[in-house]
Amino acid sequence: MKQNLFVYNTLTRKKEQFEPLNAPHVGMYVCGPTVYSDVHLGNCRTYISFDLIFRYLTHLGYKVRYVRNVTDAGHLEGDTDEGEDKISKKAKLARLEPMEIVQKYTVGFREVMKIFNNLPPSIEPTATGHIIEQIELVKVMLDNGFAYEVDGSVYFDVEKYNATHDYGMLNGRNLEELLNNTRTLGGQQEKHGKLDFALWIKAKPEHLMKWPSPWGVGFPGWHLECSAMSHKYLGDQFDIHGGGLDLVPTHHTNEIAQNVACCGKNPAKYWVHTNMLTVNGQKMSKSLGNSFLPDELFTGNNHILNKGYSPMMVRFFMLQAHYRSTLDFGNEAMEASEKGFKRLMTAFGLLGGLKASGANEYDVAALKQKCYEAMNDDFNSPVLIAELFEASRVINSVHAGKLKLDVENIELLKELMNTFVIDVLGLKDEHTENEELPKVLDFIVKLRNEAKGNKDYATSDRIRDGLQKIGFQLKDSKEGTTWSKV
RNA sequence: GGUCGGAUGGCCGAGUGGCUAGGCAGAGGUCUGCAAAACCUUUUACAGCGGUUCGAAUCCGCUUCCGACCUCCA
Repeated sequence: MKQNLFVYNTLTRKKEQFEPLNAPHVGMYVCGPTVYSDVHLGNCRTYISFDLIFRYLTHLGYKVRYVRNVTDAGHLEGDTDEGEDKISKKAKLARLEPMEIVQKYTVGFREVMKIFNNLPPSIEPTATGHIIEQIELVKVMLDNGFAYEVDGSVYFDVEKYNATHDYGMLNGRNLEELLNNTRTLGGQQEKHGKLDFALWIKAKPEHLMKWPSPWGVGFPGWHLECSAMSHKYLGDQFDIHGGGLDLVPTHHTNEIAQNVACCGKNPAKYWVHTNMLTVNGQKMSKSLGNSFLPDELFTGNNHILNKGYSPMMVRFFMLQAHYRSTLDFGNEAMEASEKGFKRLMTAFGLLGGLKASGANEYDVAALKQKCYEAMNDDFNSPVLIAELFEASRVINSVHAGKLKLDVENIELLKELMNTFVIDVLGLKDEHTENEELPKVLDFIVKLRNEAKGNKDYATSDRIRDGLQKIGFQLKDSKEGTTWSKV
């Protein structure tokens, strides 16, 4: 399906028409999690955003290879050689093998992704599985003269690189600005320039995760794995490179420099960045202590939360904001969103029972077109959702007999809802009743209607109120009584 | 301090020059034995000040406030 898709590119700070390098194939690389602790909700937002993008591109018919790495090699805590590897530190404290830590949080991360109904990426490469590739890249950078070795460590020479390339192309800053604003940190004696960053770091004897290299035993620098793995699986140049907005100034800037230094090419055509999830206006992050874990959200077991929210509801809440806007987390907003989500899914559930009529009073095709226009405008899920609420209104009206749709339009409406609610937004109905439950409820409803028929309202209300308490709501209408889970 | 981004009605959140965003909440109505749900109608906006324009939430300038990055961070 040919669509006029526009994508905001951080490189140009503009929305650009999406034209894959090798259509119908699309290569997308997204910076994944560092698996030294539980993934928090802010991280989840980024992966839900890219899942939306992955799903939409796939829906449009592109053959997407979606690569999302798992950073399991551990990064330094500070910009110093004294910094301790995060994974090693945790391992020592817990007296576990580093890879045990990695395994635990990798498994946890994948579980959370599944709970949020994120599709698995095509490839999830690990940093430790690509040490050789990373070493190879360092060799190339040394050969090309953009890197230098000092006592078993290798650094990238930013000023030399910038003499022939634009180091600040992604964050829009020139080198002078960057040099003037870099704080003086300890442990930089080995570096030739203030902005130089490590490609390979000499390991101290107590360091747990380390590998042999041409420069001695050490471990890869913080930005190298993404260059190595994106290059290995997607080539010199691919279509989309994504990640959180906070990766722009350092991680992605350095990544571009590495790839250019190796292959002479900016690795990605479109750089896509998702904005932060905030709590009371502040970025959610581990270090600020305002982050919370998915499980706390589901159970409501957190001092910020009034109650728990279901995973699909949270996903819906996040998709109600555009991925490039900050999204502030709050109970009131969540509760409002929850009601909206139920409204949407209730309408979705009515689709199967809609009765076609000879006449047709609504142009579903036009609404469908609006849905595509929303998504084509830089994956504007909030506008798409607004259109889906319009679709819900249509469904409810037809259900109530107040609006007529012919067979063709009803089919179109079903297709529209299935496409956008299920396939593109990745939402699903969470009701998990067993097979007998509907039968039991139908039987109770039948008993109640008998009481109602006898004008025994005391009994019929008792049944209705009782079911309400258990969590089932009865709705009377001319066509009969329906029930739904609250 | 430097760079970048933001400020929309009670809450959240779209929208980049004229055309209803949407959800939740509030008000009125239809339906109903009563409810609920649904449907219809409806109130409350574009941080402040100036400028450009026939016309600005939208463009420009200034002010105030907030945030992000500059140090690992999605």
